[in-house]
Formats: sequence, structure tokens, C-alpha cells
Amino acid sequence: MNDRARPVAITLSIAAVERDTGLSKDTLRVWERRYGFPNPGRDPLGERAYTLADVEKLRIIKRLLDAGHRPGRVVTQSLEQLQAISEQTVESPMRATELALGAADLREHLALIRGHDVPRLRSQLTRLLSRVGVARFVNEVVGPLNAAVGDAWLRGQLEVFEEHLYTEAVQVVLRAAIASVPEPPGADAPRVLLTTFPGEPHGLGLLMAEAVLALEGCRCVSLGTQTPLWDVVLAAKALRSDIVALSFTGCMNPNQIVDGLAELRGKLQPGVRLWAGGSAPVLHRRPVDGVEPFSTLTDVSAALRRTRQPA
Amino acid sequence: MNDRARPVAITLSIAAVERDTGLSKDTLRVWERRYGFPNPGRDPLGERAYTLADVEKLRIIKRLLDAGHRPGRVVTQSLEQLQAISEQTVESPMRATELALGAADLREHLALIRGHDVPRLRSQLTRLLSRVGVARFVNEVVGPLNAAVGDAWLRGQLEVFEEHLYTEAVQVVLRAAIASVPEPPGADAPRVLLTTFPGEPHGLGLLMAEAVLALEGCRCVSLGTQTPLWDVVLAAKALRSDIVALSFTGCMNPNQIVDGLAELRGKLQPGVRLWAGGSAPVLHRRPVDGVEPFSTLTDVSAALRRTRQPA
DNA sequence: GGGGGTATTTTGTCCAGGACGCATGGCCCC
DNA sequence: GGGGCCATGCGTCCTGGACAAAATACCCCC
Repeated sequence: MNDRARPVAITLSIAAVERDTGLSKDTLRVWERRYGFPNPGRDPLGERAYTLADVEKLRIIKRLLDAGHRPGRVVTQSLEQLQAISEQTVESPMRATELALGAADLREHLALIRGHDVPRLRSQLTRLLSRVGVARFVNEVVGPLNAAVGDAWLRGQLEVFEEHLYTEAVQVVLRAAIASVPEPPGADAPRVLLTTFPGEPHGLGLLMAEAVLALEGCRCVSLGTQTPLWDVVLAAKALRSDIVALSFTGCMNPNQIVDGLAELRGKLQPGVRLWAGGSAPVLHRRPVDGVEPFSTLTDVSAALRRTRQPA
Repeated sequence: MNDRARPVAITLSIAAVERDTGLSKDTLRVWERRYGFPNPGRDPLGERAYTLADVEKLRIIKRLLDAGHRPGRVVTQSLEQLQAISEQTVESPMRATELALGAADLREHLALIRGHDVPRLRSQLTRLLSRVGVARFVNEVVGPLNAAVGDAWLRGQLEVFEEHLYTEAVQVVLRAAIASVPEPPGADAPRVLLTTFPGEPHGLGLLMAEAVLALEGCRCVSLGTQTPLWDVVLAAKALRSDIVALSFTGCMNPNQIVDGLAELRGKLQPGVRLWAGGSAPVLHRRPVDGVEPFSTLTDVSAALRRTRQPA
């Protein structure tokens, strides 16, 4: 799929580009037809062969679309213009979060990742966790770090494997944190079911949510990532969940998100609350009836407290 | 199940069916063309409108395909025939593993999964882990359980979400076990890099291997699942890995496995060993030059000891 | 000069039907 | 009975056309 043999130019099939960019095959073909980009060569079989540069540019375009730009104005631009637009529009996560994690700390962590010092990264994170507690750790450390890592990766400053390294380290620390939270005693603790839709492979958001929710005294059950919609319904019923919490990043197609949420809402019992969080911008641009969108995990905590002590 | 909705028959678009069944739009259309099933009605717009019954049948078909049946023989069958085939597709699952986990224990764990008793399942597993130790736990408990769960799912005795529940529980226990293994002191501890190829989403095998390897005194770094091939090379170089260990299940296309391994072997430094384990049968049917296949994790332990004390 | 309603453009997804490579299955022959 | 060859099954890709929903532009009236 990637590259056939030794010819230097390694190319990707349309399916691979769909997987790597989140743009559907139909969209890729129709952009080519309408805007002339991407304009992939053809392999010996006559099938589209995208270059890595294509994919990189497509990723930037995808990001600008998520930021609210329109395809017609963006797809035709050159790489330099795109970067100019990008810097002008997309906020950089590097603005000092004057919280638990200053801009300097943030850069330091990025340096650890780039230096591949996994043990040190892990112990740094663990130390921060101990210092500020689970809630602030999740909101003020992991959140900004995720954004910074995602941003650095997009700009080509971070390799994929470095991002994997980071993800794994955070996962280990977060799971330890979750394990350290005791089971809630009361029988009235809300039961929360956590998962993501098929097509959404990122599970970090789930772990962050689980940590925060467990801290607020919820009984959390995570299904991990990519649970088919119908199984979410079955699981919510079987576990008598009060809340179903889903996490979304920019990976998924916005339509799939909205349609999936609407359909899930229809199939879940009416009494079950449906929460949707994560960095996918569509969650706040196109609200779905009966689905509660969250932009931060502090909002999640707040909503939970409001629910539990309405009186 | 989703009755209680209006009497109007609710239908799904082709995109929704793709999401719910994992069958691509192309495949759905070509099956309709070739086999006459599914044969969805059309909505007012002239677009395919699948019924819930269609989706249910498609899911059964998908299961049978994953079990090795051929589309042409399966897609045309009636629902009853499919169920008959389903029950008849028998492998030997319950052969008593006369080890740490007897057949009775195994059934008991399966019952816990089916009863959705996550806390109990987790504590049972933890107890077993304490009793027999990490090595035997991995080999004699998790291994057989994985096989049994996979088998039960294949036969429709286990829902997808129940499998997710199980996976998550095992993951929690295994990660705790790994965290409890101290860092190896010596500077000569072999450095092992663990990951899976893109297309291989299952990470349990990785965790099992990591536990066993850590126990043998390796410095393990896991990249999680689905690392692009080139990034595996970069990571091995950056981390100065001695061994790259990959895990495979039946999910992946056998050719992708073999080709990927051959290509990776070519790109890795010659001194780096390449280990391949997991349940994919192709690993032992078509050996790749310079790649060491493992069928069990006890073999991994043995190989490691042989390496470390060759004298 | 601004607000609200309508026309127009933009944009993603769907459709039909054709083609082809790759792996599997069956068959023959050794 | 096993190895090699051919037929066929099967998934994915192709082209090019169509259309609805969202986004934007326009315009009229207050």
C-alpha cells in the first residue's frame, strides 16, 4: 500500500489518504475534480497515488476547515499561503497557560518527548500529578499538552512515533491515577458509560474523563474506543447507565459525529443522559437535540455537581 | 428492541450501515448488485434505506466472514440458515487448560463477562494474578481467556460490547502488573520496542508481552497500536532498541503482515532483532527471513534467556 | 443604514455500472 | 497424495452525473 519497492517516491492509495486525513474518498475525488487539488499521479494500475506532501497539505487544510474556513477558499491555496492563514487563525496552544503548567514547563515536556526520554517524561508527569492533584492535572497539564503535541505533529515538528510515545506515557500515568481513586460508597453514585464511536481511535480523552468522573464519585465503566453504536445502546441498558459519555477529536467526519449522536439519542432510553466532549469543533457548532456538549472537563465536573445536588 | 419508537419503519442510510457493520459502501452496493442482498428500499430521495433487520443480518454475515466463510456462500442464505451455520462453526474452545485456569474457572469468567459484573471480573483477575504470578497469569489465564472470548464472540454468544468490557478489565489488571515490575538495574538490559502495524487495533497482546518481557528484565517501550512502518524504524533507531516485537491477530490481511514484516526487516538495522507473535496463523505458515515467530509467550521468555546467557 | 427573508452558490454524499488485481478453490497431473 | 495451474470470487477503485442541505449573497423595506 505504502510503497511497492525501492523507487524513491513513496505514495499512498486513496484509502490510505482517507484513513490518514479523515477526508472521505468521495471528497478527495470531488476536490480533485473541482479545485484541481489534490492532483495525484497514477500508479501502474491507473489508480490515484498521493504523495506524502499531498497528505501533509491536506492535513493542514483539514485543520483550517475545522477552524471555520471554507473549502473553496482554502483548497486552492499554496502551502505558504496556507501556513500564513494558519498562523493568523489557529490559536497556538503555546500561549502561556498560567496554571499548573506554564509555557516553560510545556516546552520542557515537548523537549522530553523529542528526546525520547520516556522514563523521565513519565516521572515528570507523575510528579506533576502528585503536586496538583488529579483534577488540575487533567485540565491544566494533559489538556494543554495534548493540544501542543497535536499542534507540533501537524507542523511536522513531531514524528508519529513520538506522539505514540507521549500518548503511552500519559496513558500509564492516567490509568494509575484512576486506579488510585477509591470506589464510590453510595449506591446512588451515577453510573457512567464511556466510549468512542467507530472511526475515533483516540482514547486519551476517555481516560481524562474517567479520571475526573471517578473523582466526582461516579461509577465509571469504559468500553475503550470504537464501540459500534448499537453496542453502546446494549451496554447502557445492561449496565443501567445513567450517563453515556463520548469523546471526539478532529479525526472523525463531522457528519458521522452528528448523525451518530442523533441516532444514538434515539435509541437510548430517554432517561439516559448523553454527553459529548472532546476537541471536535462540530460539537459546539451543530448541537444535537438531547445531547449535552462539553468543551472542557471542568464543565463536566460542574454539570455533574449540578445534577447531584439540584436541591 | 428499538420498538417504542413510532410505528413508522425506521431506516438507515448507506453511510449509517457502513458505520454499524464495518462493511464499506462499495461492498454493500456490490453485494446488492451481485447477490441481491441486502435489497434496501429507497427513501423519497431515491437513496438506499436499509431496515434494522438488514443491519442485523449483515452483522451476522460479517461475523461469519471474519470466521473464514466466503461471501458468495453466506450472503445469499436466509436468516435461519445463517444461524445454523453460525452454531455449526465449531472449533475446540473449551479444551480444558489444566493449568492455572481450569475449564470451570474459564466458564466462570465468561459468566462474569456475560453478567457485566466488571468490578467482580476485575477483582477475580487480580486475585488470580496475585496467586500465580505475572508469568503464569499471562500464559495460563489471559491467553486461554482471550481465545475463549474470541470464540464466544464468533459464535454470537458474546456481544461486541461484552468483549470490550473484558478487554478493558484485562488491560487494567495487566497494566497494574506491569507497573509493579521494577525497572531493571543493569545497563545491559535488552531494550525492547513493542507495537502493532497499522490495521491491527488489538493491543492486549502487546501488554501481555510487555508484562512477560519486563519480568525478564527488559527495558520495554510500547508505542501502542498501529504505528506506521517507517515510524517503527525511526523509533527503533531513536531508542536504540535491541528487539522490535510486533503482535498480530487474525484481523490483518496475511499479505500485509508478511509484506510488512519483510519490508520492516529490510529497513531496520541488521543488528536489531525482529520478533513477531500473536494468533495470526500466517506467522508460522509463511516464515519471513530475519523475523522470529513466536506462538506463545513462554517461548518468548525462553528465547530471551537464551539470548542473555549464551555462554 | 440595518434586519429579515429569499435567491444563489458551495459542498459533501449518493448513484450507476464498469474494470481489474489478487487470493482462494478446485482440478489435473505427476 | 502433494504441487502447480487456471477459473472464478470478491473487494476496491474508476468516471461522471445528480441533488439536498448549509453557507453566503442579495435585496427590499422599515
